[in-house]
Amino acid sequence: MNKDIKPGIKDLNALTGLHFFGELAEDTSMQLLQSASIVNLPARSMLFRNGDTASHVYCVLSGYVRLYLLNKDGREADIRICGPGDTFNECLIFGDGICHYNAQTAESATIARFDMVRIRALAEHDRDFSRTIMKSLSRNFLGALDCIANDRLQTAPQRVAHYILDQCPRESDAFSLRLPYQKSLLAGKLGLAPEALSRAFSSLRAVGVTVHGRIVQVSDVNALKQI
Amino acid sequence: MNKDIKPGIKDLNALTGLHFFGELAEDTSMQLLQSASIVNLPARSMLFRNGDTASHVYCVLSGYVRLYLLNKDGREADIRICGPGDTFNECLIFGDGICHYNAQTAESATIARFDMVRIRALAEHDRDFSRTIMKSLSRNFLGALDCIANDRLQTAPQRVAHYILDQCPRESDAFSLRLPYQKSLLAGKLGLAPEALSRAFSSLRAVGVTVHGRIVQVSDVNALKQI
DNA sequence: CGGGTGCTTGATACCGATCAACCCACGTGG
DNA sequence: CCACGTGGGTTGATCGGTATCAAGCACCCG
Repeated sequence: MNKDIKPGIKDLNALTGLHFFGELAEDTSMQLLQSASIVNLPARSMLFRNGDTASHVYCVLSGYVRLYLLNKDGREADIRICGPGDTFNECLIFGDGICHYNAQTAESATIARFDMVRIRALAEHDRDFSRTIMKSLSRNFLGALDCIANDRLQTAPQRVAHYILDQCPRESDAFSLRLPYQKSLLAGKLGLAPEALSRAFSSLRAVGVTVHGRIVQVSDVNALKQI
Repeated sequence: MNKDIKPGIKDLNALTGLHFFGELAEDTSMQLLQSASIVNLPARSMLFRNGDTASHVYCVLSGYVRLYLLNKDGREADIRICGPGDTFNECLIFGDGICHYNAQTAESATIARFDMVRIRALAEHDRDFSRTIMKSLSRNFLGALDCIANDRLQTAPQRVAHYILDQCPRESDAFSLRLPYQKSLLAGKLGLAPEALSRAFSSLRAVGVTVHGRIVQVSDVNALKQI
């Protein structure tokens, strides 16, 4: 556990396919790779905590990472779930360098870490790389705004419907999907208690959504859109 | 109304004091200025709507701008309130170029608009400027994450207490402040109905918060922190 | 079989949205 | 000077949605 190794061939392929590597010049890619290490983490390991000095930018290669905050009573709220291909902590490259949230693996995960100091230097000097960072920040920012609006405008069944429809292949009116992680994690992502998610699913049965374990079947996409 | 003019001396001072101008080289500043125009807008004017092609990056010089979204029933949710010195739409410089929210002045406002096409070119080529953009994006992103966590973890009185304490001068245990805008706008910013804000204020009377119009007096900062 | 975990279901409580009435400050016009 | 309207804010009553607590269920694995 906590194997901290230089990338192997398999990881290299995963890494260079990331958005984070965008369209970079050969030597930039190499510098980026040299600042990277790959870690395999068991479920529920902490990557860092609120208040820590930010030492790395992270990319998820497999598994999921929960970014969350606590209130003084110790209740947790997930602010983002990062899956394969997602990047986090880019917002600290040019921020105050302090982590403003906690990060924990949801299940066992493989994660690429990029040394913050080197990343900063690279971002300062490489135009392509800083464009990549800006794109990533922009996407994440818009995602966060969307999340706020969803929280404020939508009920639990609507949030779930929205989530399901996001995964819907274009132009189909019936499909099925497999949830990529536990329902309790999905509940957190949607800002719900697990019980509320469960109830939301069962209320969606009325519009043709059936759930068996992680498999969700949708029989009428249009009906779902009306929720 | 809708005076669309090149910046005058007074505006120049306001502009170059902005974060957005960060620490830029002389000629970069000049290029930025040349892409700018200043508009004076009456209250409740739309700057753009969800789905529009993003034509500008904006800086608020005076007044306030509401960024908000609608659900299908027409209910509105504010996702951000921008005041003097705040910038918005930087997230569209390297995004898909489509506005993902509506923008409306809350009261009469003076706003600097920067032509998106020119900004893009500048961001591509100027390191200092792209660093400024990254800082701004990072700050806004962290603000959005904070907003999500607050929505999910805090009750109405807690949110209001949090807002008040944000304005508290360091190391004081009693102070007063003037709300910068209408309470209904503050309610929207905090994700509350106006009635809920009103009730939150009155519930905070118990910990020494008194409100007269826009003036809020806090007699015991520590008590407020316990909420 | 026993025990754990993740999920569902039920009962209840609480919070905040909503609707309606009212208040107050202000401005307008007779 | 007063009648009136208007807009922002407060207050009260009610409703709905979700959290919370508790119990039960399904499945997996030793």
